[in-house]
Amino acid sequence: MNKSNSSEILLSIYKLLYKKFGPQHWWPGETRLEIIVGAILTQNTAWGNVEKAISNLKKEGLLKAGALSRVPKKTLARLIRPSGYYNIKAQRIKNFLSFLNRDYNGKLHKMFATDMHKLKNELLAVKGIGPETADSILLYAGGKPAFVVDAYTKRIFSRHGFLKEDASYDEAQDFFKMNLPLDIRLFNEFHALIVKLGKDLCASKNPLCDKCPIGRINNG
DNA sequence: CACCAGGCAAGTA
DNA sequence: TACTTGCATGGT
Repeated sequence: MNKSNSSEILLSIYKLLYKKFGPQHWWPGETRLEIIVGAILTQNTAWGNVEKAISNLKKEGLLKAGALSRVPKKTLARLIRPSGYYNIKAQRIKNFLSFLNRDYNGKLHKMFATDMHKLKNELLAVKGIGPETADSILLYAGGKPAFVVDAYTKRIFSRHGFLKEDASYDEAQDFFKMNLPLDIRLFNEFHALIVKLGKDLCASKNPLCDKCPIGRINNG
């Protein structure tokens, strides 16, 4: 499939999802730090569980870089318990704050002033931040044009023949980058709509859902 | 009861 | 490089 065809189809899919589901208002968080913490907490975890953890942190006044840097890891782990993997995630949040404090004097606005690709490599060097979490931070906390790929994205777009089943993160991301305009709003909404579609209709054991709106476009 | 959820790192060969 | 395993709660 050539680029212009893929580009037209991708945009058609986006428009259809937007018409069907409407704006998703991502990221569901009020501050950049809350978005970053949420991005770590939601790793392989249902968002509802993350909300409970975030709520606990808010109650304790811990969604500030200074407070979060000082709270004992053990206390942090107890508060984020509902989100699962709480020991490892507490360490990951601590790792991010150590990086922020060490390289940017604890200032998110300084961190996000860095070139996007340079910053992505820096984030990937933080233990516990992988490609999806890094891109989520860049796009949803930083407003940078990073297209986020997640398990739903690979599942849905490989089932419809756009990606190999075993496509790597970068291969999947390249497909979207090559076939979409570099538009932050579009990247934001498209990823959110893919997750919405995945939650509503594309359970992992639902190989080809006859209700999938993408099927109508891709198969005529 | 089994399976899944907006991943990632570390170990093995 | 390509697999495998541990991490863990809460909903369906």
